[in-house]
Amino acid sequence: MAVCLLISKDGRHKPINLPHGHAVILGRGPETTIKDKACSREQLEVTADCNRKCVSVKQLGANPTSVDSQMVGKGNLLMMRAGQQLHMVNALYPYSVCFKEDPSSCQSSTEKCVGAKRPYGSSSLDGDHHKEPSGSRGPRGAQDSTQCELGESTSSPPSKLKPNTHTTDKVETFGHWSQGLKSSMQDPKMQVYKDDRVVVIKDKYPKARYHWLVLPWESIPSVKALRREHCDLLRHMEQVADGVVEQHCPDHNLLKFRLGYHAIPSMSQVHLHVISQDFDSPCLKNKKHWNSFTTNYFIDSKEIIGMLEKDGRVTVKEGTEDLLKLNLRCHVCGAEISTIPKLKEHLKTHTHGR
DNA sequence: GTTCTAGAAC
DNA sequence: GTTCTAGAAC
Repeated sequence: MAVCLLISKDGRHKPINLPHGHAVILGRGPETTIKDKACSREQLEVTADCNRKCVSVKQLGANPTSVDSQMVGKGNLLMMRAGQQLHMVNALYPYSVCFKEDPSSCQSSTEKCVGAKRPYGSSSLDGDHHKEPSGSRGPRGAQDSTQCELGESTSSPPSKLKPNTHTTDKVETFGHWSQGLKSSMQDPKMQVYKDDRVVVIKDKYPKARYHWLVLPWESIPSVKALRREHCDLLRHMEQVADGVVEQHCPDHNLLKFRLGYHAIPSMSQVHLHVISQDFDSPCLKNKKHWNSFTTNYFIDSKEIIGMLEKDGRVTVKEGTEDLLKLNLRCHVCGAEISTIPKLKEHLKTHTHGR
């Protein structure tokens, strides 16, 4: 199986591996080193087909992405081949793609990714959940049906790119921590349930006794990308969540659960939190953790679906980020509590030793 | 997202 | 002195 690399033609960063059949979201951020506000954090979704030697390019951001001189258009998709030039936004930040059997040969090809203006940094793969999956997709695949038909779901592991030891620059790549869920959801060891539309995994750092994540196979970066047509999928995610609670939580009649989304998630790929309301977990450590589940930063699934039915999109109120800085307040009785350790002691008074 | 740690708060 | 938080680094 060939591998596909996305090469920054102005040498902003080292080539980004595009695993066969995996939708990869790119935009402003450490991965591309692009800081230009005209470029969305989620500007593009690219999916490589290493069999057909093509890459689908979907524009997610508002400002124009182009392939050669052809504009993609927001929500639209264009196919790109080796030799063509992609501009991330506003005819800036040129990229090309390269398919090679031997990944190392890509860097010495005519793509001029050697001798770049800016030296490539080393990638940071600092935890196992940060690594990208090496193989299977979900049953229906991680790309939507409008993209080019992809062949087998088996793909080669991401190629190892030679780290440049002559630089101390830190350029984060596809293994960036924010992509960790995409890798976890593909890992059979993490999967609690899966069907043709969704997968359920345990949260790696649960903030309560029971804490699962329900993720769609379809690539949806965050709640911002949700539209009216996703309502049915979201209702299915709720149903699956209810089933997992019933099946995997022996105390489901005693414990209260909430199903919802973070208004501003840190991790890419939309995920429904299914969390018991005991918040009894050593992984719950700070104010941000607490407030992200107990203030309006946490939006109930029903509310999200309601917004989509009414407005066709999810709007996050201004100042939502500030909710994370609010004083600690018990979600059961409303008491304000000064520190996390005291809050944890207080919570025991509500669980009555259970 | 987590980890680490300086320094604020006690 | 210890505990705890907040922000940088990853």
